[in-house]
Amino acid sequence: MLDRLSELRKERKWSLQETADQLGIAKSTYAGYESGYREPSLLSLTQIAELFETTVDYLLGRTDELHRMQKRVEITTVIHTPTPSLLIDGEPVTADEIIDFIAFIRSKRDLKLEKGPA
Amino acid sequence: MLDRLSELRKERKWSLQETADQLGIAKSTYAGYESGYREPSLLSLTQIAELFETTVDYLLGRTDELHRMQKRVEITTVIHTPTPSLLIDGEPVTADEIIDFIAFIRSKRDLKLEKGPA
DNA sequence: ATAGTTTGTACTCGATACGCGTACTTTTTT
DNA sequence: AAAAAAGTACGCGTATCGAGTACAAACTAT
Repeated sequence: MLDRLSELRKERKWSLQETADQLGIAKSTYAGYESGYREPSLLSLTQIAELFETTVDYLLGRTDELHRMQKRVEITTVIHTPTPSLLIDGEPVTADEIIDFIAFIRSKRDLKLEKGPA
Repeated sequence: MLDRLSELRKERKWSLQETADQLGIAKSTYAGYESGYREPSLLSLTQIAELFETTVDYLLGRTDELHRMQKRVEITTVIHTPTPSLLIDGEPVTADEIIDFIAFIRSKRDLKLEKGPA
């Protein structure tokens, strides 16, 4: 039911202990969630989604959308999503294109600063 | 925790019994969820979201978005969202910047096409 | 190499609370 | 007014949650 937990944790290079500590629960408890041996309470589940900055629906495998687009999201976190979430003319924006974009925006913003605000 | 259940059910003019029947659980069980007396299992929770055609995150009050978010979103739809959803270096990406970005990517893609694939 | 630490896995145990049936009150229908 | 349905409340058996502990495997460091 929560098969994606392990993947999310490993992406962040966290140990079971570290993760459990951040959630304020016992290591064995969190390990139980990852292994499918136990299910968290709805409160815990919510906190887990919070910790991994994703949705409960993603944790439950109900969507492939990693991020909540309603929330503000730093663009770098979108770069390596498994399923591309941004399209231009129907074509997914690639990681490289996003990186280019960031550089592009940064240089533009720098120019603005040089000219001085207002 | 599941305060929206009652509202969703009443919108549909379903009784507790009808709803429970559709979920294959006892009336008292489902009533327990609505009153906050009990929490459903993750499986039940998923089935409830399914029944009401919404997301688990909505049921949990984690989002105000009633419907499932689209898997992929055309970037133009992000331009004029009331709350800017993309950040670079913590600063919201403005509509103008996104427009620039689209032009930027289009020209890059055109170049690639001219050179021909492979 | 080996002792010490950390990580992941497996198990027990007490306490929580899940899910059902049922009984009761309130509301609606005939 | 009687009957049916809807909503609410409670007791009970049992599943399972969560912590604690124990142990093997992997990693660090002396």
